[in-house]
Amino acid sequence: MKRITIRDIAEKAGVSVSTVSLVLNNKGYVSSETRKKIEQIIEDYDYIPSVHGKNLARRYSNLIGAVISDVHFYPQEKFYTQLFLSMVINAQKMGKNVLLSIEHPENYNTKAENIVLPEFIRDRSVDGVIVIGDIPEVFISELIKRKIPTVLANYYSIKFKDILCITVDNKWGGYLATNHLVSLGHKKICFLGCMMTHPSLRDRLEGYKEALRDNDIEVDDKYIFTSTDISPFEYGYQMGMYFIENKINATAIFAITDLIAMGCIKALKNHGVKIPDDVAIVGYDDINVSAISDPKLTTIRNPKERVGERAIEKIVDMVYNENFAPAYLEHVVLPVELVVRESCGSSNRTDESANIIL
Amino acid sequence: MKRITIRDIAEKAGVSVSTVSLVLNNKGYVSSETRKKIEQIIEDYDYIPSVHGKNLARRYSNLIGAVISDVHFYPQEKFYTQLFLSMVINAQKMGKNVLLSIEHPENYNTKAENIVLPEFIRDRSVDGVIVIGDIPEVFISELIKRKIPTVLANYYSIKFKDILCITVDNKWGGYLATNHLVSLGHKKICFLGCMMTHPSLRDRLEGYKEALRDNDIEVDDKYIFTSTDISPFEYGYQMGMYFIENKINATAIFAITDLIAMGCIKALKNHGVKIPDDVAIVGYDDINVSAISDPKLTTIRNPKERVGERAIEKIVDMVYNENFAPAYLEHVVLPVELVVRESCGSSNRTDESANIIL
DNA sequence: CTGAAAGCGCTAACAC
DNA sequence: GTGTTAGCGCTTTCAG
Repeated sequence: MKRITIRDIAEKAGVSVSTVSLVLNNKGYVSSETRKKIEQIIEDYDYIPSVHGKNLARRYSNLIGAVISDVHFYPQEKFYTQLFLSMVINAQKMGKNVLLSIEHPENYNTKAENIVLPEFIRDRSVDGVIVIGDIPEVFISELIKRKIPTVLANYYSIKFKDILCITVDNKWGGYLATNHLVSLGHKKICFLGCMMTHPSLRDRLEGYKEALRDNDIEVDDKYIFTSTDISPFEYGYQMGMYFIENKINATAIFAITDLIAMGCIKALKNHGVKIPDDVAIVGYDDINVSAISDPKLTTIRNPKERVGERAIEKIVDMVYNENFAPAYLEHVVLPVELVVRESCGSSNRTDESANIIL
Repeated sequence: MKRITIRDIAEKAGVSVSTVSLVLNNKGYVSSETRKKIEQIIEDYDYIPSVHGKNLARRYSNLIGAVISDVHFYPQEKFYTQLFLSMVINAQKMGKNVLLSIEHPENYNTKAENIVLPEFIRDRSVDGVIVIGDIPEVFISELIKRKIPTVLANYYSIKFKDILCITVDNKWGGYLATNHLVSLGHKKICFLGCMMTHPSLRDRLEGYKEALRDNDIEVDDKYIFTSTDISPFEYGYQMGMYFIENKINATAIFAITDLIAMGCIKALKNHGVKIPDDVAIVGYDDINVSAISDPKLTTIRNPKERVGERAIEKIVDMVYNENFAPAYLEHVVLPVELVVRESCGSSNRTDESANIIL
């Protein structure tokens, strides 16, 4: 059984292929009479144009490539996973599809440019690519060199002035978190960081510092902790132990990640420290379990879904809209939000997302 | 700048297009001399054949479609997300890519067959599809009707005898969980179920019953609970309250889901019930937080990554291997595993995955 | 072993 | 408004 083609439809309708093509794509002028007839035949034969023929002729595929480093898929937080899913959902709305490639940057010789781009971008399967999160700069350079339309999601570097970035206002998040603690009367506030490789994390620290300064509190390095590369919960726990053993006399902690916060809380609770009565803790990211942990975590909500959405919108605009102006190569910074729950002992507002009866 | 094509390469090498095609695909016989020359030119010009031309000529695209119902993306457990990611990773290894479509089955008139298949399968963008999880049977029928190569991942119905399914041995899981409790001396064991729509869930109940029978314990309906459709943690909490208020005299609980177990534990703990001393609890799925909850949850590990892997392997075999025999249309049932942690008060073995110091 | 040529199914000038 | 035709870039007989 041979596949039915546009030529068959044209024949049955007694018109030419180009006319059929026109009605298929709602282009040009076709008398409503012949249009009707053609549409009828299309329906009768349940004809759906082959995407392969189309792709070849048009030289694009409606496919967007997403590229992400494998390290972002290890952690227990499903942050990047949800970011990706949000892209899929939004692409679907616009009739696009997204391919995912998981990279192993540790394989790259960062020195040379023997970067191998994912197959689907080398063979031009995709019309554009979204790079998600932290990835070696040589990788980006390669994309730029090959003139692949690219947007960066949740990553930013001043080195890439010619590339569109969608990020989240991490500095503001750090500020909000810290300021919240200050507003509750805290003055000795630990910054519990982790590996500070990702610019987002450094920004959070900046926000912390700025909030302290704005409140005339001295930024004291002895309250600032960063770390080795172990799993976040475990690290939080270890640091909690450290705080106790070394009798760090802080009254509040801003943990750079919810899981770190939760590990820390665990350690403190085990040693009789009451949260939030003895120590107040703010986390960051608003991961799912933060709403069901004990105590429920006050944290900063990171609009990951929105990042995915904007990234798709931008790449689609860039690739498929011929009026796209390079002036739009802006850096989009999305706002974050403070979610007040229980871990700081305040309830300025209830958290509508925590529809859980505890 | 025009794109460089196979024709250009042929010209530069002084051979015909078909010869270049042969070396590109490692087919037929080409003298190693001309092969060398052609390969050189290909390298010199950094030539990568266009996937669109290829697709049109071959009539396949190396794309696999994954279809999943939106309801599987709501829950806090990222079970299906990880299943999907495992597919992507394994597809990548085999040079395939996967497209994802999130369906809204509530839109279907289950009565009629006005099912609209995802765009990418209607226009034959994908060579085969994997249906993930629970989806209306009419949907599957439509795929079969259109002769789309299909495998079902984590879903099974005896109605689809001609379709390849990859599932997990849920009955065995239910059996293992229950049997573990029995082996610790429990005889009054609650089955804490939820909406029992998915066959996997019904199988878990079956396993529970069979384990009781095998141990000469009466299956008593008053210990079996199923429910309305609220979020799992909240539901677990409510049921925990219910157990307390109604003084259900069970000594152990098999919760059909980790989150339900955790909600239940929360309620019991709040009312002074000690876990596992007063009540032992087993969960199901081994979601991430189960290893860091308090107490750490004894549960059944669901090999979701393996399901994704097998599903990809099967669909690839089915679609691209011309020797694929219909006899291989088997139903693949993957084994599950009991993970003993703290919530049942036993430690037959330590859990290597919980590398967290608590 | 290599080349010529006929598609694969669709789009888009351009002509009528 | 509609038809003709020349590609898009590759694969695959079929000759030689």
